[in-house]
Amino acid sequence: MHLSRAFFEQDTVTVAKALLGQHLVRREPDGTLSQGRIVETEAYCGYRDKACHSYKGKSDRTKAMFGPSGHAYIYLIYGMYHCFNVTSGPPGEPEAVLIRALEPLDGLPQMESRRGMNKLRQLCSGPGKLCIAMDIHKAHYGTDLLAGGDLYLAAAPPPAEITASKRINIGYAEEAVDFLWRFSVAGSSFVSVKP
DNA sequence: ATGCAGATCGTCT
DNA sequence: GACGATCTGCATC
Repeated sequence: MHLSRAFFEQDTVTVAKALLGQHLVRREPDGTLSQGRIVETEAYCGYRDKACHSYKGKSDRTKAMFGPSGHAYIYLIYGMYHCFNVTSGPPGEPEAVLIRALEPLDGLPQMESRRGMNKLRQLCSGPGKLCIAMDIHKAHYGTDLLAGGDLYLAAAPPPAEITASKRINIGYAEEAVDFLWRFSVAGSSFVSVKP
């Protein structure tokens, strides 16, 4: 079961909440699957959000957010880590949801190997960590996450309760630092930072 | 448990 | 030329 394009064309805050509980799946060249349950997200809302990379307009780096929803927006942060986002919002709105943490479900040996450790709760507890664990990188830039390729999203039951909090490390974003646009599965021990 | 320095480079001014 | 939507290891309490 996969998610519909209309799902991602909803308001980005709605999508950020609705992605909690859904599964992110990585199919390796040899057919092996790594999979995790999304437990933490952040909404980045384009022209109304000073923390959003697209706030100042389109560029080579941010062009994915200006394209159709339900595709991968990936960027390099601090010169060494990647962050994975899902483009979202109505057509024409350059918005996205940052996937911040996963609860590992399948492919544990591969995740542990790529992360160089075997502590379950820390394998995917951060945007940079989950990209390493799932082997997500620039080659996935712009990938259609509904196409059933080597990186896709699969429908799963939503969590019983959602917690909202302030987004992490956007201190430069003036009034936007206070927006409650970070969402997590209530009580999950797999989040990056306790809300 | 909390805090801080260092790593490292593409993107934008 | 400056700066991150980060992570890790080491220091200190």
